[in-house]
Amino acid sequence: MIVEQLESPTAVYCGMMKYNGVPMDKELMLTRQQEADKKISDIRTAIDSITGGVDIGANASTAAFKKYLYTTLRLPVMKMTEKNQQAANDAAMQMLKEWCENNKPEYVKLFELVQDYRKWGKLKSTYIDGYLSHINETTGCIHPEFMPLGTETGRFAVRNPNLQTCPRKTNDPIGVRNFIKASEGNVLMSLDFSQIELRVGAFYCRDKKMLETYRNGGDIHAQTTSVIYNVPFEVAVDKNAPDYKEHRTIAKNCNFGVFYGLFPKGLQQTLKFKAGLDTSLDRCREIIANLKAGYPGLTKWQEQTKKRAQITCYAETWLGRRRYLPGMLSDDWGRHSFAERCALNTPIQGTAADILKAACARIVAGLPDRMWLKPLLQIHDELVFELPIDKLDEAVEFVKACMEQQPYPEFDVPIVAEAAIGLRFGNMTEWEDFIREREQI
DNA sequence: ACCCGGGGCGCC
DNA sequence: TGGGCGCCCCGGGT
Repeated sequence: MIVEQLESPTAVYCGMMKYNGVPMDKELMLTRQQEADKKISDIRTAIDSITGGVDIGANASTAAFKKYLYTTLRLPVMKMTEKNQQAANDAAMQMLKEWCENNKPEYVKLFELVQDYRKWGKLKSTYIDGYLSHINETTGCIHPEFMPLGTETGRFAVRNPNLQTCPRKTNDPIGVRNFIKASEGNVLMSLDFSQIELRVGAFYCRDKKMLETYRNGGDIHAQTTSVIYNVPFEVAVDKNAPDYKEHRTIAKNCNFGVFYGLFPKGLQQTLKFKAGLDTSLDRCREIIANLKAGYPGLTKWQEQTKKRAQITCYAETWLGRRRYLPGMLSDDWGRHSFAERCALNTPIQGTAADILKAACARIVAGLPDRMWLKPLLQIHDELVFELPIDKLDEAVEFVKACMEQQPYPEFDVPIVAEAAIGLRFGNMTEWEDFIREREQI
């Protein structure tokens, strides 16, 4: 198969999603809107009582607020933005908070409030007000625009609104995903590729340990734990082992970053601000070194891939989707390094996207016989549908088969798609649990 | 009434 | 100094 053969059926699939629309619970949204308004105004009052009423705008990103921090309060600038301005993002707030704990404890509360203020502001402006403004009055649905060739790598892009960035439970006190509610008599069904990018990575780099792990239906995060901490696999999967949780968190973060040229400093930052783990730079260096040594195939593939891109000046997915990388010719270290990371990332992210497009093509082919199955969303490694409750078993079987089919003859890593069912997108149950519950009734 | 870049942040 | 997006706000411009 060549990549061009995927595009036409995928475009059809996009049209279906836009036409069907995502059913929204407008009443719930209006309730949450009021709650958010109150929350935001409370936080703002608390902030004003500390700052004396500095203009912080809708998300504490005004010039006046920065001036207040760095000029009025004379706080140290701990972080710069990409364009070399004084940063005031969440990481900066956290560092300022820690600094104030030792130096100006009366301002610690301010940074906690600002972090909260931003979260609620984002929820309201993007996910409540934003989504509300996109509800079609006739259908009661949101009809986002899906662009099958909207990215450099072959992934979809989505806009008006971008429903691919719907907040997850862990980062959402109000349940935005619950705004999406199946219409009367229907359910939502979501099928999710399990670790598709890592599997594609294993396919590319041919690393023995990685391939073996997936072929045995194994736990790649445990395998990585075993590799970076140099402990037997049995210890890595032992939930009672010391530091099990911390080791697994670090292993996960390594797995997500490692194929794309993760640097020790990047790993350190990710662990600090995303996982709340303080890890020294040396420790991160050591972890990455262990990872490279433990997955020798991975390291070799990275070197070969960079070398090839240096000659061809493009990166390519397995089915031949190409991304040109003029940065490979640049003398500028930053530009060249960026092009190298693209050369590592594109085959993996792009091939994973191609695999999902191949699944979309098979689904499109089967839809005329299943007019009750309505595609609603694509979220990179996940497909969401709406369907009548009594068609559930048939639907899971059909879509799962479409997704798990071998994408092209050379692909020799198992592909797993996991199903989840629910009346609301924020409250989905894994298919196995759903069956168990149903049998008990 | 727009446009635009920068910063910031949501998701995979 | 992992990659891929789009949306919101701000501040400056036409």
